[in-house]
Amino acid sequence: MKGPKKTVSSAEVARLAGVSRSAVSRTFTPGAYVSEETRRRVLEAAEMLHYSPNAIARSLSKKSSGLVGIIASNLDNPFYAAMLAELSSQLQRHDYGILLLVADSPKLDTLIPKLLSYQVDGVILPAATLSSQMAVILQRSGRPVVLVNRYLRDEVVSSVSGDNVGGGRAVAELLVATGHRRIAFIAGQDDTSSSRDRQQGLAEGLARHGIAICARETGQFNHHQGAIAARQLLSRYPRPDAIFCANDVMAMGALEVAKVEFGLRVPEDLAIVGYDNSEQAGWPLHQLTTVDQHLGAMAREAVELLVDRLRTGHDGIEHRIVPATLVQRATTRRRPD
Amino acid sequence: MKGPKKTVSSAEVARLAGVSRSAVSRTFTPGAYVSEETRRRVLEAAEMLHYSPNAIARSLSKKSSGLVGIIASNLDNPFYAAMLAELSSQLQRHDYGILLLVADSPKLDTLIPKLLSYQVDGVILPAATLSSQMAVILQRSGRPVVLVNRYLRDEVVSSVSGDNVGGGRAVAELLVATGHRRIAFIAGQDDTSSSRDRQQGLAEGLARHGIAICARETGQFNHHQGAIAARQLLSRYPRPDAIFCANDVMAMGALEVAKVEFGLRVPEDLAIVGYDNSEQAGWPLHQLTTVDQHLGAMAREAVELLVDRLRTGHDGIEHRIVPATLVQRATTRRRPD
DNA sequence: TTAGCGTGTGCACACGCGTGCAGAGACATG
DNA sequence: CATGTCTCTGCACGCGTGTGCACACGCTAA
Repeated sequence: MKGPKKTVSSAEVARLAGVSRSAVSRTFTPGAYVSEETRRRVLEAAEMLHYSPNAIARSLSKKSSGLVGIIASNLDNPFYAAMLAELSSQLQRHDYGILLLVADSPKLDTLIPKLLSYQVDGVILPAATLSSQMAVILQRSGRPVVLVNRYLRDEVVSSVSGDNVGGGRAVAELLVATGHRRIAFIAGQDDTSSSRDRQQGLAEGLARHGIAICARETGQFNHHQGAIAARQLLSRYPRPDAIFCANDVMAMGALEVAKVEFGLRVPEDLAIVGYDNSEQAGWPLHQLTTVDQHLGAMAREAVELLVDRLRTGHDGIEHRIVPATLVQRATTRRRPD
Repeated sequence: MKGPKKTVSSAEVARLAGVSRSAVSRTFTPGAYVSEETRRRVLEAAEMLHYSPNAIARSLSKKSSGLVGIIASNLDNPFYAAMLAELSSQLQRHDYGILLLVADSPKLDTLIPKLLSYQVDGVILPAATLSSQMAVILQRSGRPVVLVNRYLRDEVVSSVSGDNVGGGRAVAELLVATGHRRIAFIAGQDDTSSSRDRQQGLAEGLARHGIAICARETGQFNHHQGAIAARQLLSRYPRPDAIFCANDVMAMGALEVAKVEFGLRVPEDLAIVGYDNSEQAGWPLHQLTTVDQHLGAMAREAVELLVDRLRTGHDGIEHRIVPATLVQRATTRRRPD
């Protein structure tokens, strides 16, 4: 019970079982040539010694670690926390291990090489903003990379995203159909494709009815900045009669500001729409109308995309888009039939 | 640009630099004997070939992977999502890599051995409920383990937790001081030490004033079940005039039920207190009175505890307790002076 | 009997790296 | 010059595994 237990190797198992080390190795390698008798003796010896194969050594030998790197960020946003959980679960289902990097620190650029040094077989980046230098390094490593909920202008790396343009368009349709004309937008960060695309979708949808976005602020995808943006928007004259926020967290901030500070009735005086359909959005106190990105599907597609490339070894950039669904709740007026 | 780039090894760098492989190794090993001249040539050659040391091979050779396993769960709870982020950040600061396991799947028991097979140097478990069988396996592996926000009856593994008893007691004092007498409790899961201790603290604090907990329900630490529990409690007669919930998520569920379904004024008709001081608790719409566990401090202590054992190799069970702080907001009455 | 075949098995090398050890120089000291 | 010290370098082995290859063995067919 004291000291770091001496690690038991396949050699010792082999000795105890009276076979060669190869036999042990083959016993633990699915689909290898071992007689039933040998396998039995090996397993017995292994159990006795509490042997379990050393994945590090295996990785070295097979030149494949069975590890996938995930570069997570924005974990304070429930959407990305859930995304991480979902990605992990999917990867575990495919028997991959996960090397995690949390990228809120600005040291990201020194951390990615470290990730690669562990010979991860592939990398998934949900929502990370990737410096072009790191993109080059990842590219050069020759390992498949999948971006989730982001993409890069130069189509150099695969991605899975929600249909942000379509989602924005659906919001536009809903707002127009329920009688709104002065529609404002609260963006996330300007350099993210998701925020840009949602805005574009909104603009397109409105344009179809000859309407333009009446005002726009930036909320950095977080609650506090979202509230500030809403405060700005609601102080204008004429006041917007609807606000579309690039995510739920900001929408809840806007909702609070509208109710608490401006005493507005929602949706009578002001409609508010979010994006993500996070769990909180459905809570009775919010009842936020929002857009469901089908996070589970996105995670599944991302992992599938990656695993496919890992198994077949084929490389090829691919961009998948997961449809989005409008979820009507209590922060928008009822649609007339 | 095609195919998995051939991995470049230290031998090739050595050849290009005209030195031995040892020199290359030493150049990348802090505190090793290399002349300035050799180091320069090696670094130059390395840069030219885009060489970076293979951490897997290093791990095998050094018999230490530089990896720490984190077994996460309940990522849908903002508190644990933040905890994961904080733990990661702390570990990264200490230059450890993170092998992540998300344990919401019931397959946890098959996953832990896999984690160990990657030769993690240590393991951190926030909030995981550990089967006794896995506890044995972890124990046998001889690797340091730290439980966060949980502990085991048999003091066989180190832990860091918040002062749940103290927190519960503080809540009791507040509620009594603000005139409440019929105080109910919504528990998390019965088999978690954190929920039990918070309840115990509450009971102790109330007992000091000759009061007992008037009712109790279980909310599984999640929003939905929390709301159901609140519904039960508020349907009783006489109705409780205060509810203490074992975490914020359940408290928000209770808050909703109280306001929306029962039309109660908070805090006039009913006081509600949560636990965790999650970000959402502070949002204007909730303004939830709660207990701050000082998550950052907990993460720091946990990592420090682990890293200390990793560096010094000394083993020894230790239990640390991080003080909790009551955060008064709008869901409880103002304290009289 | 001999040749041929199919099934298991063990040998030996490879994977990429760290490091103890011995030894080569350079230099100072006696 | 002889000896010692100090700084660096390369050799060679070990870390624990996977696997190509040769080969042993038992059996069948000619």
